[in-house]
Amino acid sequence: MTSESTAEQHVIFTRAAELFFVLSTPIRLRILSSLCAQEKSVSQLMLEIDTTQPNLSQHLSVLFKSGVLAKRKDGSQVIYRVQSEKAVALCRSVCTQIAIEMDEPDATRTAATA
Amino acid sequence: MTSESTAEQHVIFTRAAELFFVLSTPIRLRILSSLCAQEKSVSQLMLEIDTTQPNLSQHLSVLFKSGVLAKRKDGSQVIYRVQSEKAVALCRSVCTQIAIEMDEPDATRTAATA
DNA sequence: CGTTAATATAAGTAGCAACTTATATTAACC
DNA sequence: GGTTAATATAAGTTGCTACTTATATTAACG
Repeated sequence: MTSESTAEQHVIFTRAAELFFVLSTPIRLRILSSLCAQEKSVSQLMLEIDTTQPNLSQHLSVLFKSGVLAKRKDGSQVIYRVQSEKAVALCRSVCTQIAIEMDEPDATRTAATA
Repeated sequence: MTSESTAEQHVIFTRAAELFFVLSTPIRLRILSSLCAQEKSVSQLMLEIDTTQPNLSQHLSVLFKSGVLAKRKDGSQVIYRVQSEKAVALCRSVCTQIAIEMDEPDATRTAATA
């Protein structure tokens, strides 16, 4: 977030936007949150994430292609795990902040006096 | 990013996803970056952001409604400014990280040895 | 007041993203 | 090897998002 305007900046903003986009759906945040605790197979994730198997696979694919998740094969299963701890840290800080704001009784007053 | 699964978590993930969505386009990141330096009117922004006036206004509206930007009227002009320093910090850290990774000659090796 | 400037909103279009249903792939198991 | 389980991909649909063009609103200025 510097204020200079260069060609490199254009690339950086594009890449940053891509990462933000990957994190811009609740279901993908839920997947990421679940995999924070431990790596899991697709069928294990199916027990927690309320959607169809193909839809889950598609979201996992998005997270994998962006580098947020990694995967390995174990027999007929595919085990996904967190690859980008930075993305996790990002989500964690945002979610923590939102939780704090939700606990505040009057958010508007707080914003006005901040 | 805790691993518990509650109704509150659902709300948190939804809100977090909304914020990430707002930041998920390069043009909105450019606007935010420009306003980091100083508050600006729509026409001032038009000089830097390469798009049409209505499109700029629409993006400003998205950023305003999500609480990332604030605005005030000054005569016939509307001056926008950063409202959520947290959102700025978020973008800044992501962009800084991306810039660092772009400077690394071999990102794959770095990822493998990290 | 009529005109111009600054900004917002409306309306229309194209492309994409999320989801569903159906099918393909790959591995385990009998 | 045929069948079942686990996962991925394909294909189709729907809705939303970004953009454009056109128009409305509001303020300055003569």
